[in-house]
Amino acid sequence: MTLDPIARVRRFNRAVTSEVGALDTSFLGRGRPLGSARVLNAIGHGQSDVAAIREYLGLDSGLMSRLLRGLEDDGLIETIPHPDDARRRVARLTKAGRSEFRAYEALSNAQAKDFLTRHARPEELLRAMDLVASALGRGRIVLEEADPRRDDARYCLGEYYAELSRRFANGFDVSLSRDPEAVDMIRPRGAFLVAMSDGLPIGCVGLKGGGGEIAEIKRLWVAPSARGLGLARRLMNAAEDIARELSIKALRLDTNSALPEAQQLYRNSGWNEIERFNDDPYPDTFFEKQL
Amino acid sequence: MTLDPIARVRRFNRAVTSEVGALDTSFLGRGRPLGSARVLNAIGHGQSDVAAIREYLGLDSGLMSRLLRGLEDDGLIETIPHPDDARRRVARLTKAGRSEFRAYEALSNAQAKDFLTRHARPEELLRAMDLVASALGRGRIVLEEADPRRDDARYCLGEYYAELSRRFANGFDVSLSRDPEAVDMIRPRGAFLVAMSDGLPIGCVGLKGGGGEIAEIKRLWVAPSARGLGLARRLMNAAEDIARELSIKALRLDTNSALPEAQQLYRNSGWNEIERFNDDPYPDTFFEKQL
DNA sequence: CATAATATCTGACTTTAGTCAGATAAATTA
DNA sequence: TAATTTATCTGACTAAAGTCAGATATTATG
Repeated sequence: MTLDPIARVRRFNRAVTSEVGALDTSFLGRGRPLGSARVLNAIGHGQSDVAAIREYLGLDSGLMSRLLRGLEDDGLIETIPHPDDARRRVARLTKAGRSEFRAYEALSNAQAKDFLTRHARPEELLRAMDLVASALGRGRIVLEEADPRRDDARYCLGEYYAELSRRFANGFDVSLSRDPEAVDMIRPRGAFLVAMSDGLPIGCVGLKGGGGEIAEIKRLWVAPSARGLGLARRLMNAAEDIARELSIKALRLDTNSALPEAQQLYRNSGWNEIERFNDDPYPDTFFEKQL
Repeated sequence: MTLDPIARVRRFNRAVTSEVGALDTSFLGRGRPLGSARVLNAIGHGQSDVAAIREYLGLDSGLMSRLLRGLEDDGLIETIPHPDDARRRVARLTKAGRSEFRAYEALSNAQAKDFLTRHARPEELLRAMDLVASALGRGRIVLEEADPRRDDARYCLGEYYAELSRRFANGFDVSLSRDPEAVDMIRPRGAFLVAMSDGLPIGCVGLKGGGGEIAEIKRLWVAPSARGLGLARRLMNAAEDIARELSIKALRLDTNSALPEAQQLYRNSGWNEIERFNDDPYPDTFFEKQL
């Protein structure tokens, strides 16, 4: 006898709906209705355009207006016309608003920390939560163009290198490989994309150009928790789109047979195997794609 | 650089709060407000005592009364006085109510199935969800005394045997071990406990008596997803309590050194190692505890 | 048996969330 | 420049959820 998978999903839903109130609706407990707290929170997290907040929270314009007015009356936010378009308004926290926002943040963080420390195997719990969050949030994954030296990007690269050293029989040492110059992965020469899921980086890809008509795909990585969602293909497509924008005519990449799922992806999306085109010690397989 | 664990928990919370609406609040979409739908759902899942539903859903008595009246007016439920206490009321579904409840169930099940089939690795996703659900629902785990031949119990025993065959160097075959008679694990001779978390079995323990003053602890098992929550100890304590109720003076158990965490638990909770007391081929370590 | 406690119900409220039809002002387009 | 579109605001509403003070009937207790 095995347990019904559907019953397991529904048990998860029940567990989550009865506890997440305590986890995330910590909005409550500071004497403010959920609606106002959500708006304050959105502004605190950097959303300033009123229309963007409205879109993000799915609110009616009338309701939004009243919620903003309420927060303004409480002295937590102030709104000013948008500098480029006086129809739009921009909201930002006042001093009092920032301290109130920090109080919400502290509460949320304390609850999150408490939840982790109550568990005997927090690392395993986190991995499971990452997997579930990626599956639930798959529709909200956004690709951001980023400087490869940014924290998010460096995190992805670090995980990528760690994975290569786990999977290559003789390990992997970045310093022996040709680490692309950051400037080659920034426009106008190239680009670097980070996939963000609810604020956390879960994948990346680099487009390394040299100013000519040929560029290279580098550092394609997807977090273990986000595999199986079609993210690698999405990253590759986005990189190709940018390459076309940069008038690049052909792409190349090098890879290793210890990464069969990557090769599978390349072969399934229009890439052809070619001769070795560099003397990097790690790759053993080389691909090209005409744009 | 590693990701902040707290940021990861909070990302999970965001992912869950924005999606679980779609997963569990399928209450909506059938033209009934959430409150009524929750009550209908509770009754459909077997809660009949009005006070119990009120407690479970955390509702005010006035609100509860009105919700019940509303469902009654729609012909979905009927309420009768409790046979033992005419102050209390008992609610149950009418024919129309049952069909409405089934419609909600079908919706929920379809959504759960859809979520699973959209994922490339459903088994891994389910394991992650189990782990998270057990951690979130740890406060709602209840121990139920059950007939060991019941489905839930048989599921736990099957998982227990499977785990033994994975962990013992030479595997495990129930038929070679002395499988306790079910009657020895049912009152008045003994008992069998199943730990239930939001409706799913996640652990068990058997108290095998022979009518005398000595009984044995058998089949202590906790699902991998529920380890680290202190459940094994809780099961053991409950089994000891029942043993005392049955006037048992001492408990014994046999175990194997391939299960070190179990031995650790016994040693930490008042058990002492003793000489072999049976000729079962699998155990190599034996414990006793005076009650 | 009188009194207290308990479970539910009723009526009169409040708060929160949300809808919808204009009003207003600014920006865009023809 | 006139007409249209866009972003926000205001007023007037509704629905849902929840609170609270009794009313009522029943059961438990001294």
